[in-house]
Amino acid sequence: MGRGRVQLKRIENKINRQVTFSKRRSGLLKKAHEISVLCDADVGLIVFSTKGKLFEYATDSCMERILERYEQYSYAERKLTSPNLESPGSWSLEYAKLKARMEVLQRNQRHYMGEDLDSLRLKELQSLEHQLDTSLKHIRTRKDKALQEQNNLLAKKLKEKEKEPAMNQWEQVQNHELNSPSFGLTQPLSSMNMISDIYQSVGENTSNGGNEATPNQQIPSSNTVMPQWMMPHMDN
Amino acid sequence: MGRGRVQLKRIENKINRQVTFSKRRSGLLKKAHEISVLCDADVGLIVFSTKGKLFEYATDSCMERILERYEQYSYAERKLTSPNLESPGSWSLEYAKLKARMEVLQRNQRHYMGEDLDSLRLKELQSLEHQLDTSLKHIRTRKDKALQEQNNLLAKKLKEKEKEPAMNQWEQVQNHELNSPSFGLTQPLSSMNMISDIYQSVGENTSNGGNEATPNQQIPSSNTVMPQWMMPHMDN
DNA sequence: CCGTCTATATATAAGCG
DNA sequence: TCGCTTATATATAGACG
Repeated sequence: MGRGRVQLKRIENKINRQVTFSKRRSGLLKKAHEISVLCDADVGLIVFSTKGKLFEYATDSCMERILERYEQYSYAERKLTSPNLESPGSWSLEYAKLKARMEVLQRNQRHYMGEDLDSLRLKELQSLEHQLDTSLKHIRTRKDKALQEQNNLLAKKLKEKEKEPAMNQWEQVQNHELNSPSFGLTQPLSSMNMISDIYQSVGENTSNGGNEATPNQQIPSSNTVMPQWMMPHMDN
Repeated sequence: MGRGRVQLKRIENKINRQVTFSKRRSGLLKKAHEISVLCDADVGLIVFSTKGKLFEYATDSCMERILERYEQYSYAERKLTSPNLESPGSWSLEYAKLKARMEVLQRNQRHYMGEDLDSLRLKELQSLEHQLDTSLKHIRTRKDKALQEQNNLLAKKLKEKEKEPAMNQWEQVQNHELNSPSFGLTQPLSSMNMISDIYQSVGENTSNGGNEATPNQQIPSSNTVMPQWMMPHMDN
């Protein structure tokens, strides 16, 4: 953008690189802010210059919120760094980090339990609602499946029992042991009424455009060319 | 950029907002990638759509590394939180305990997100379902309350604005000015918020200001209209 | 939702003080 | 480094399939 075209490769001239960095950085921050406002998106942007200086932008000036939210997605799966390092100083740092993440998780958990909601903003409440709604669907589906299996199993047992009513209990057990997974755990028929619950969740919003399969978009690294998925089109 | 100028305010039309989001998002990711390559910078970009979907870009596809680095900046500031235990051996013990609790929490979190359900038994599923159902009720109640409050606030603001239509743009902004709760790292990002957006309209479209109210305010850095956060940085 | 096209608005590479 | 100007390269709003 400017007098000359530019190759997507590291700018060798140190001066130019610094100048370009400065200009593009502000452009990037500006655009981050714009999309945040225009599209009501939550944005977090972190930039380290070559020299290691930090620049950042975050919607509502609160990077913490963004990062917490981000970690929810990767369910804070970030590697629990093994502290097998000997450097004594690193222990307190590692401990502090872990503790901080712990607190984040605890807070999240309270939120998932519908507690401590006053600390959340509207957007976060909506997001939480949506998340739980989705979770609940998964859970009900899973429960449905579990119940169905058990249902079938019990029906089968009942059927066989009717065939040979003369058998005593011990014999029956022995006969069925091959088929029953984990004998002691089978639930009585009473739990079957739960099935109806599954069908109660009818009018819930499922607003996803069928594209929800990917939880996040992974960017492949590339030192020269723009990944194609990122390029709308490269004609003109 | 395009057929018409655009005001820096939330796009009300849902369709347009979504389309713009999609376009700008790829633009933003592209630029993040470009500055990363051209200027040899480390970039981490996180974007949540209104609906809560996550998009991200990270130099070398490793957000983790970026966040790690970011946190070093943060935690360097508040390392004081750690327990003041002196015995060297106790550190590893404390760390292990914390880690164990952490893992429990992580597993719970996954369950709350409707993941990893295979490890749950029927009773646990039912319990989880019940818990989430209850949570959802609380959350929806809280959300409704928040919405109501916001409505009231906006109505009040609108009313006040109608009372004093004489003020010019800057005076209004300055009147609303508060100290931004600068997040306290290298860059004291002043915040920018919805309210200021109302006044940023260049004087064309006077569409309704269906906007949210956030306490912090944009700080005019000079006689330019450029927000402070994007002003050139004076560094070494 | 995704891709295309076109007119315009913006971003920015270079050059200069 | 810093600002400012200018010529161009890009990004993208709006419309359509």
